[in-house]
Amino acid sequence: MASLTLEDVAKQAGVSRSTVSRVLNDRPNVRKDVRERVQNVIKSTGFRPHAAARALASQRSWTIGLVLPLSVTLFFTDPYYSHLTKGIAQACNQYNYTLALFLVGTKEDEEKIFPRVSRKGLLDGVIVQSGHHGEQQIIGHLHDAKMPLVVAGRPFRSDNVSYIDIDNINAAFIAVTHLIRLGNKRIGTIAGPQHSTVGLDRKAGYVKALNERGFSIDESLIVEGDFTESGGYYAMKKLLSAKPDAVFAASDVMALGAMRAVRESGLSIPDDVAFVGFDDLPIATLSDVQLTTIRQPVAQFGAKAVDTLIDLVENGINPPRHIIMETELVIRESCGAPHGKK
Amino acid sequence: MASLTLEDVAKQAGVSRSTVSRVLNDRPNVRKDVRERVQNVIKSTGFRPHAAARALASQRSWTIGLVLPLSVTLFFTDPYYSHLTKGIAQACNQYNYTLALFLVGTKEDEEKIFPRVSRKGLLDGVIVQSGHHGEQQIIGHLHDAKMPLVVAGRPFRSDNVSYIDIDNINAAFIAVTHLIRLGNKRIGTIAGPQHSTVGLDRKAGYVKALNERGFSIDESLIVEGDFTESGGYYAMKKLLSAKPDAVFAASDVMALGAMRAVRESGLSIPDDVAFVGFDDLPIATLSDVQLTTIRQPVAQFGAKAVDTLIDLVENGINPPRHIIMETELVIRESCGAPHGKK
DNA sequence: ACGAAAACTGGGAGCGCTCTCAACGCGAGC
DNA sequence: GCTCGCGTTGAGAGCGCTCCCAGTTTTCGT
Repeated sequence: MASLTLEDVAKQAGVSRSTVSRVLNDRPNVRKDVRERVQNVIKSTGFRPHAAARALASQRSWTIGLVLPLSVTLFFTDPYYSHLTKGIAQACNQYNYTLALFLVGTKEDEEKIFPRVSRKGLLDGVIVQSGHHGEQQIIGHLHDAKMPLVVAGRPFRSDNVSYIDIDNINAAFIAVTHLIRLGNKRIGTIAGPQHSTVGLDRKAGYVKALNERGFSIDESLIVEGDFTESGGYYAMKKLLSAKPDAVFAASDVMALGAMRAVRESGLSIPDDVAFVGFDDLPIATLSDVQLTTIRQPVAQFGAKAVDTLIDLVENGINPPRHIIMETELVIRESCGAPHGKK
Repeated sequence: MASLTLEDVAKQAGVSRSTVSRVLNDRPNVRKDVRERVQNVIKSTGFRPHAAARALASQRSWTIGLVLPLSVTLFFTDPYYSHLTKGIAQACNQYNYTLALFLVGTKEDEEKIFPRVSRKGLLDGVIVQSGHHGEQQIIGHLHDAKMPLVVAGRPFRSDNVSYIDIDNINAAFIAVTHLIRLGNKRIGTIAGPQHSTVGLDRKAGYVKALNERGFSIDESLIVEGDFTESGGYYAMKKLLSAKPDAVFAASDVMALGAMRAVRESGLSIPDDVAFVGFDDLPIATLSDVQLTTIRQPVAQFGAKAVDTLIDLVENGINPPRHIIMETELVIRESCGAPHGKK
């Protein structure tokens, strides 16, 4: 298979390389009949340009990278990542970009991955999930290399960097305010890790809601989880001794774990303890008591990240784009609001 | 950034392009002191060869593709895929390969993805997850394009194709035999989709175990699920009317759904209905009643797939490799065996 | 019908590597 | 001391595409 080249196609169509290239890339200035003739040859031969050759000549690889943390358990237990990945993958597909996946687990992974993502000729741009340990470092790398970059989730140092996020503070505020309105007096929270902006912001929203309604902040009602199911479970065990009548969990997965702990202790949901989660992943509806939660548009979020990245690739990385997406409170059973079908 | 090239490095080190290339690729026939001199320049300049240029010249992209089905819900709900992906990604990283991810959802996705994976100059090889709808077609494509290919999970037509799998029949056989030994008389199964070899094989193992122990096959005790939690749930609702005293579910996720249905109906696990699942994903231990299940080595499975693929890339695709990995019965609470801590 | 402008087409020069091959020492063997 | 052979090095020719530019054809106004 002396693999077909542009040249061969050109010969068959009786035109030059350049013309075939123009047809291939949908460029103007090709006579209609010539274009069609070339297209026919392309179709009949099944010709597809050599990706590496094109990348070398055009200095565009049509590939974007996705860097995801894999902090031991997170990638497994939190379906959030699957959903995000799916949204990004589908968007890439739509734009005919290839998606390169980089899962960063160990320190050694980092060492191998970091140089690779900034390597010339491999990636046109990169999406980095914020909130993991080496975040700062990789963002710096990428920035130095002038590699177009979109961070999914606001990073710690967000100047000069494009990111896409939801308004975590406000969303959490709404969730907690909802619990207050329902008459709960001792509202606890299972917060996310406080080394991530998500964790910080959602807790800030919780605090803000309580303050605004004149509640004082009781530190014993705040427990930090790690976004895993068992993290939620153990956090709730701790929280239980503070006797909360409602809990705002910073993720659905943690909410599920927490609800398991509550059930085990013999209390009922939502009567004894009301719950609001965060994410609205499909699992939110699978539990015995369906979860009231904040819906964030995970798939669109991914698509928008790709959109933005491609924009950066094509139009330069300045000025940095900051995009905030909308969220929504979805009321189900676990909060005890009249809406619940129970 | 007039991006550094091989030529520049060569000049700085006072040698030729060729010599730098040799050093870069760890090839022999370079004098020790020269090699060191070049390595120093490489290190101090931070030079990294242009990926596309290298791919074009060497006809090797150092990238492999992973094609995953995304049949609506599956990729979300079944953590199996996350684990597999993780195993594959880490193996790629180890070998300094880049992983390109292709998530196939809709028919349109297929149309965009199928030509892309067989495209010259993009991928050195491909791993395809078996069991999805367009499986046959893409395997055919790839085979015609002589693209090195490893199928994860035995495909329907397995001649001429390398694949890696576990012995599903035997594993299911062991699971069901375990339930028989525990004294259960009416053992049902929630089978996987019968259009996939996994679904078929695990059911075959179930049938084989019953036959071997002199049980007759009661069709009302066999219900087909779709590997989702809710699929398991509804399958169990159906199965309940056949009054099984034990159930072998073809996946952990389905087992979880089924157990939810059993609990809802007021029966207890394992006393009224015993359970054995399949996969041994972390979720197996998260339920109130920990799941007895078949452990399959998902991460190693992925690593082995990458291993095999690279072997095919380097040593030719013939003869096709067929690799079967070991599984293990993990006894926990849900089967009611004395081992359970309940 | 004629010239200028616009539209189209082809050739050539890369893009930054790898790889073959010829040339060049240099020590060993006779 | 001379040749042979081996390890080492560099030059050159691509890999298959894009893109610029110059040349050619077509179009259009007058």
